[in-house]
Amino acid sequence: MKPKLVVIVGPTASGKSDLAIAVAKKFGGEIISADSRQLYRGLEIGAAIEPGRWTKRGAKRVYAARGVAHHLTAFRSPAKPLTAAEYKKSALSAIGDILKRGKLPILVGGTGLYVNAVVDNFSIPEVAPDPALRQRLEKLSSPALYARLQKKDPIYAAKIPPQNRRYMIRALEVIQTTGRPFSELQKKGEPLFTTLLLGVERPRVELYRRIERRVDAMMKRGLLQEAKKLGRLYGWSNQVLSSLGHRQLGLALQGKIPLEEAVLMVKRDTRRYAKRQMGWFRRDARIIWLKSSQEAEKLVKRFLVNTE
RNA sequence: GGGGGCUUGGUGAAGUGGUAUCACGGAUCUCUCCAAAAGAUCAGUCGUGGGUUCGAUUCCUACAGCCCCUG
Repeated sequence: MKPKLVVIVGPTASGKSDLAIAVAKKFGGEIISADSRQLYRGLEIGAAIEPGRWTKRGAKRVYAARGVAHHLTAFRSPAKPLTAAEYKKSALSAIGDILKRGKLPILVGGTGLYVNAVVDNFSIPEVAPDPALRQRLEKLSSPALYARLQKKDPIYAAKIPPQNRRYMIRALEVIQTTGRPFSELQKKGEPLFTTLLLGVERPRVELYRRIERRVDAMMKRGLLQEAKKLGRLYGWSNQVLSSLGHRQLGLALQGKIPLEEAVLMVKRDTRRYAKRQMGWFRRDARIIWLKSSQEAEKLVKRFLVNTE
């Protein structure tokens, strides 16, 4: 039987972390982040990283928060953004490590692509982003890009709207490097784990209220200072600084918009993000949506006992 | 009492004699290396009634509501 993996997903500010920590404590688990922003150091406030500290376990350094080990959390410099492929590799190795020690791996996060990359074992084309090529393609008009894509990979071209430059450019990048159609390379591997997928759900209005409150709390904790520091260290064009909170406050810090407006934008954009996340997760029929953490514990217990 | 103006999706605005545009908001959706990203779709009987017209949201008219000026 395949190793077991518990996955907890849900929109931002839904309370995933609390649930994950409760489950981890109860079942001897360790958490792996599937959140594209919590990976980075220096975004503690804005990315709502669980406050914790680094400790040593043998030769390794481990981030522990509320008594639970967290992997892929606050470990990477924003100067070196992780690609999705790298994320998958790191996550798999963290999960392997946890399993080896006889603990329960719990994958937690709101970045759907990352969750699926691990759960569905995506074999992501090994083509690193090529900034020079992207820049060149960026100069072409959308119809020109689309025409080129239609010629080289009609199957993928038919799947995406001709306005989506981002997707077209990535596809062309992969095609150019590998010499094969992009659509052919988007393969799923055999799943590596037996997974229990849990979703944290909240009524829309409640979620929005939580988002507002959380943003206000972040401001009180010094989100502005955090953003300022990040801007100084990495420059505003840094990819990681496109994060919710830092991006908008960055505009204010650069004098482009008033601070109050920036804060409203953070709230607005976070709401929009939460909606997108819900859309992403809703289409996955395997996810069991739960109303309470007791329900989660019951489900995990049953999942762990089940040996077939 | 007299004069003038306004009335377009939830909000704020644009616009045209041939069923309407934008921003914000809302709903739905796509997603295999920028993903807290990128992108798609849906929603208005253009205040109400009448008239002119092949055809009116657009012109005329009455009414209603709101606003401004004036006595």
